[in-house]
Amino acid sequence: MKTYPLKNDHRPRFRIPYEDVLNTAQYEAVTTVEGPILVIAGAGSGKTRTVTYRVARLIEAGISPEAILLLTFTRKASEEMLRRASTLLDHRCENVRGGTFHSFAYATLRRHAQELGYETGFTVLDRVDSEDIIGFLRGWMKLNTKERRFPRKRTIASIFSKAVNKGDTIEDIVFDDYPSFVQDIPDLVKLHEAYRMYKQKNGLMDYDDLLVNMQALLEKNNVIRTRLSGVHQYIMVDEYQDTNILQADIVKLLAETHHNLMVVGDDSQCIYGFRGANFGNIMDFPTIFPDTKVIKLEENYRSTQPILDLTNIIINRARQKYTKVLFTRKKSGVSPALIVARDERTQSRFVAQRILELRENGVPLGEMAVLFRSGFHSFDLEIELNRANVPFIKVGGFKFMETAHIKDVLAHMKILANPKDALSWHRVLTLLENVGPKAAQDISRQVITAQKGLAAISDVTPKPAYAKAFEHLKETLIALSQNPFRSVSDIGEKLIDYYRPLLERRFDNHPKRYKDLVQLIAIMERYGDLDKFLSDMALEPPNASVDSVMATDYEDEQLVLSTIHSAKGLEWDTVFVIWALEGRFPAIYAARSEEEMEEELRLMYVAASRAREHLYFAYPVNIYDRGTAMVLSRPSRFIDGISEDILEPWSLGGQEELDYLDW
DNA sequence: GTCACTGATCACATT
DNA sequence: GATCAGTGAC
Repeated sequence: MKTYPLKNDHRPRFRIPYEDVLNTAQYEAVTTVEGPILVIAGAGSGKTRTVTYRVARLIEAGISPEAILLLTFTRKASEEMLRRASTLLDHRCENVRGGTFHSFAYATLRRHAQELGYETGFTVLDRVDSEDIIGFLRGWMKLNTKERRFPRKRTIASIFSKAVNKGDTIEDIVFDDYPSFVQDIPDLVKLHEAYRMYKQKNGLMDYDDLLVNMQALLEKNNVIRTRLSGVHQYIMVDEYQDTNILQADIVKLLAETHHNLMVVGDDSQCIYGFRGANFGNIMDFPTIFPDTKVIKLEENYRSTQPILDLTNIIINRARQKYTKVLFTRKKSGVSPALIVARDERTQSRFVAQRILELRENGVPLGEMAVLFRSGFHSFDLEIELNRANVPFIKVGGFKFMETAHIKDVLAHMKILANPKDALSWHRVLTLLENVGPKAAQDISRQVITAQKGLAAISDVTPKPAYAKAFEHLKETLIALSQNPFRSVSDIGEKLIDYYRPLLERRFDNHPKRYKDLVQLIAIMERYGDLDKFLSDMALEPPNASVDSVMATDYEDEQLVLSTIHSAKGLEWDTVFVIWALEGRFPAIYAARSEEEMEEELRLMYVAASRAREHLYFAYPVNIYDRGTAMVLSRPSRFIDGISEDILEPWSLGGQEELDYLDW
């Protein structure tokens, strides 16, 4: 018998049946391995699915997981995608490099701090930290002692950040967005320079610096750029419509040597313009990479036809026309509803009652969400839900990590990690009775210039007025620094014991705040390393608000309350959009420019398109707006005047009788 | 000079 | 809730 030599089949064999589980466009995106790809992915079109399958596909095709870089908007998003990819294929997917631009920049810059003039590494400032520094500098420069009010530190921080993220000058930003401070431009420019110097001198970077320095490093240093580009051979970027110029540039530089870059986004869901996001990035992508393959995902798998009919109307109210038309095969469904409530209480009562009814009808609590424009819009509803015993988690709005009592505890930990941290010293010292800004600065300067770490605290001779309190602080810190084997949570517990009396003196509502500290310990328990804990808390803090940080741990069914910004990329069976009131949503500020108003519209589109089956818009009437001295009673312009067979008006019966029961 | 306290004023969204 | 200017006490 003759043996015929069959050649080895070098084509990879794929375990996952991509053809069967993906539509044509998705398949195209998933199986294109090389070259630049732009995926325009409409709401609910299976974007996450596409990215997930592509990760699996690349690895199945033999690409090393370490060569893949997945940049997403939140850490949760990349974790989720990689987890799903692992389920599809195998654990190799866990080795893919995933995270936010900021965390990627942080990790990279840590290794190259010297090239940037940061001699011994750096610490990341969160928003509150950078505001505090700006506050000090403003005081030292005597800018707040004029007759006219100088902008608040918070406003100043916004101006600085916008300038960086939009690539504009301070002057441009003030003229466009803060016209009332035009006279202060020279001082703001000086302050900005002082802020820059201060960060440089003290080894600090704020969020914006991470991007700026990353971009600068890649652009200026050919060796590093080429090496990083070589390491990250396959790059994927999610939510590309919400990247700013710096981020787009970072991606471009990283992909320089290979152009294996897939960006995914939806121009009609760009909602971070205030942060410099520019959906022009999507439009320009094919120009920057001329051989780009453009793929559009237009089949919506999420929403029913009645919901899609409405979201299409909303997005078509934009002046800017967008690039795609969505369709769905889920033809049947109930119409979205529009509910007018006579006041905020009634709106809350409606939502709570309807949620309980839907749960009775079999919709799990975890499949329902209430969305709103601004964090505080849910306060009244939270009270109502507590009363009705509906468990919920709130996402967005005020951050757990940014509350004063949490920052106080973290400041003590930061001192242990880095005794040169002047900002934390200041915070820790001014907590002591009879220690104010002046004494705090004298002490922290003495400790830091001594150059002998925490030990220098023993050389300080405190004034009698605060000697006792200071001794206590000293003993606590030294005791903790002498045992390097303590766990993060152990350190945390000891510090909270120390801090508790100070907390009680500082805050009237200390019992509530103390509970937060107990929750903080639970978070610490997930960490073995103090530095890692601290950098995570700055870079990727839990997104849930104060009361619900821990709630995520037990996975019981919970209603989700969320700002629309934080609801990006998510979906639920049932969505309530509350405060759909002209003057609140769109917010009054948006009337300033057409661009901002367009962004508000896209935000409404994002909110509405989160829903699969049930969608409700509610708004209260007769709301007095202090800023404008107007009474708000109209529905949001984005959903006003839509025919009743698309958006069905509901009127609430029995409002009068019920009303007095609660008051 | 320094610190603690008070009451008016302001507050959109986030890494 | 946090900020900030103004006030009085030491």
